Amino acid sequence: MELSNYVKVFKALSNEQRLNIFLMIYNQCCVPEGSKDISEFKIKDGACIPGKGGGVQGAFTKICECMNLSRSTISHHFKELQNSGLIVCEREGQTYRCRVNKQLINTIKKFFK
Amino acid sequence: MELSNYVKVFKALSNEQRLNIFLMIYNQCCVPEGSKDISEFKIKDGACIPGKGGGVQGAFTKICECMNLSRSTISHHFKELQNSGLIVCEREGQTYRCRVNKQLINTIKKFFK
DNA sequence: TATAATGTTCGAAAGTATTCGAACTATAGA
DNA sequence: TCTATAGTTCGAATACTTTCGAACATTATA
Repeated sequence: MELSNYVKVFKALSNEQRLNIFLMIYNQCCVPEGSKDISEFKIKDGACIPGKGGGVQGAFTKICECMNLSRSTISHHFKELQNSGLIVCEREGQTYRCRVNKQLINTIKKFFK
Repeated sequence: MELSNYVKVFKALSNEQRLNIFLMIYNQCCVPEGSKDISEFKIKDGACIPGKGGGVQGAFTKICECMNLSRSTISHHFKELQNSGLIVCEREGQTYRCRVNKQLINTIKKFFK
């Protein structure tokens, strides 16, 4: 992977709100309101893509409920995360189903070898 | 580690020039001029802190020679990397000796567990 | 088909980052 | 002590980010 792609990933994670969003998807659930502690966002091993049709149902909606940001802002952050390749979203009726791109996560882990 | 600290680290790595600087220190050497390929920056296992007095001698100077940026800009990027905790620098006469904070790198690796 | 819910796109405001050159400080050596 | 080398700090220019609300598009359901 090219250096500029690593930059994209780190940029995507370099905003606290966006990092929250990423972790919520990684955790497949929303975090209790007002929670700031990192442990609340702890990444669970293998939990992010439980087979076909997995991922987070209605991720956007869930995240809107958890975060004190406008829908347009959350939409923007979603786009950044997708653009970096960290998450992949597919339409499912009215909402989206989002998954974490595990392959990219592995590449990032190797970067810190 | 708190979420905001992860944000700091990712922010430090979210600029291509700064990521170059970080990787040069990680590699303990400067990269051939004009090189863009990520493999040139490849992180070597355990190479970053070879015991007491290790690290990169005259890192700032070496990096100035490799990069097409003003000294003040490089100084600024150095500060950002130090501020994030990713590198640690100590004066050594006229120059600095820089080391990568391996403990923090390990924490970041765990983040992507 | 109307209505509600889900999300996108646009333009603008405010804030943050990147970069420079100039002027500065600190150290080493002639 | 003078000079060169190493690095910092400052102010300014420019570009990019974050965020909002308003207007829009799409889908589901009454």
